[in-house]
Amino acid sequence: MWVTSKAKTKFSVTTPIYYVNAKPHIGHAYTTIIADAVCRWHRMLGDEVHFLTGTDEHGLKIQQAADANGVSPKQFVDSIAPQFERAWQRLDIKYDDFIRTTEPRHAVGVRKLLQACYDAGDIEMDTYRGQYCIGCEAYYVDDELVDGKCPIHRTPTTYVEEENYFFRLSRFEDRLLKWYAEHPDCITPGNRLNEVLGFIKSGLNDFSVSRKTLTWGIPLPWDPSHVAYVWFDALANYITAIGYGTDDAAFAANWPVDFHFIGKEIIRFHCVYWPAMLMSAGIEPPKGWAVGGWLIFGGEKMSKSAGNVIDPLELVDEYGVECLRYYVLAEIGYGSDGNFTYEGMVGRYNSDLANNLGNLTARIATVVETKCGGIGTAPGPDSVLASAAATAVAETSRAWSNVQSSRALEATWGLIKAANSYLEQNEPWKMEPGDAVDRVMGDALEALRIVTILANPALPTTTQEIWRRIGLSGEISDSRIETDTVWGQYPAGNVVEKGLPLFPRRTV
RNA sequence: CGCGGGGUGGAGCAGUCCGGUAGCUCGUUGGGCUCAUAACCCAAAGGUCGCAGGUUCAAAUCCUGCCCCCGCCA
Repeated sequence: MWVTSKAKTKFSVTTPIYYVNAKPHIGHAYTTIIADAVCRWHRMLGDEVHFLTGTDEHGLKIQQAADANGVSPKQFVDSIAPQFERAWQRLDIKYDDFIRTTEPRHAVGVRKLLQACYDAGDIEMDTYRGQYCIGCEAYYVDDELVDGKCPIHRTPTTYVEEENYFFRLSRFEDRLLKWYAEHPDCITPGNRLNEVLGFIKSGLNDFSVSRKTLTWGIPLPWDPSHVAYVWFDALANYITAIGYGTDDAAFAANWPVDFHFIGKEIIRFHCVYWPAMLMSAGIEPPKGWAVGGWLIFGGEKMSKSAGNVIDPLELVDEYGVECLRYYVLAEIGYGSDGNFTYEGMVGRYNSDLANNLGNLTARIATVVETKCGGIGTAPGPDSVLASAAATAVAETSRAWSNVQSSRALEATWGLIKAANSYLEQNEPWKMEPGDAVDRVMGDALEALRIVTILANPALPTTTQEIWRRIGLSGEISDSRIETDTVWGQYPAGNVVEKGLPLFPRRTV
């Protein structure tokens, strides 16, 4: 079922780096939670995991926001960036590195990347003439304007004639198509590949990589009068964080990443611009991208302008971190848009966490207490639950490896349901203490042990608590899927503790 | 004819690539249990798989046309 090898498999993922012009919102949280859960799963596979996230801190909007607040850009970003780190701590995000684009290591790597592309002849000076929207930080051709105004902000644009450096993306069409033809499975879910190929085939335009009017950024190595514009600054974080430009050995050891986790709105930049930039610099493209959908709220994408932004930390305060983690992981098929509703979240919580996982834990503990003297008993070797467990392990594994969190949790919950059903059929609470009841409860405890391992990536804290209550020691996250989910390992003789309800039922 | 995604029982989804008795969760109804967080278990009702054609022994699944929704700016 698993490929076993002596050497540790490396597994590395990234999230987008988040722009620090506002505090973390639930969209950021969603992407970061699923990346975290996938990483936790891979750690339990025994992989050597590297999970990178961070913040994007340059650009005009930051400079403007700093000005508006009467502070320097650096002071401004220093006040916002820590909010992201704190948010991820509260959401139990276990990242290995957090990069800020204002760090020296980043600037070094960005300049190296720019220089490499420049030396390759793929960055050239050109003159841009056209309409510019300050809000978008983007140029528009006349066709794109609506009534002469920015199609997004509906504000007047400014005519600009500016010398910029351009990346010759147009030269990479064939190379990109060839690369994608050789890597047909690199985008998850697979149907997103069509979108990327369609975009490439429609013809690629060169894009501007510098700004002369901006000072809050990284100066170009060959022309310090320009600073790097967003793509060569932000996207580069994925390599500068792991040593590009500062630690060649570390970079060689950790690149390419397995997955860039991204939202569907930035697929073009990540799947077209980014691999072309890397190719130009002589760097291998990433192994894959995991493209997520959006959390929709009341039928609309959450956005600041729509005024429907949900603060993930407020949800954590109100409902608990595991309620939020479980909800987004279980409810949304990765790649699709998901509708966020409070009713849906509380419904998931009550049915899956309170009624199933929490209640199963409670009823097992009670029966062990009354029928087994509060001491855990050993499972039988041929329980019907053993095959249910094997199925759950196999299906959960397959789903996590495909970044299908909702399917993974559904498969794991299948074992919980099997355990509940098993208890009904055997009615250990009606039995006299003895071998028969010991066997039934041993089976139930063993099923619960395996469930906690499988559910750990989604529910790191509660699964650890269940682990402890059923008398197991150590960190559950140190378990290994391959060996520790094999049926029959729950040891007899440990004290089983009932404790308070793990997930008290809630109303909206 | 710009590109792409989607339309499956009351709700949310899987299945569509590689055609073969329509599956899951929630909800509803009936029964059981009373160990458990009024939780749990069993069973039932409920779908002409957007519409219309076509291919086939057989189509949610392949082909053609049409309708509707959504995205292609972080």
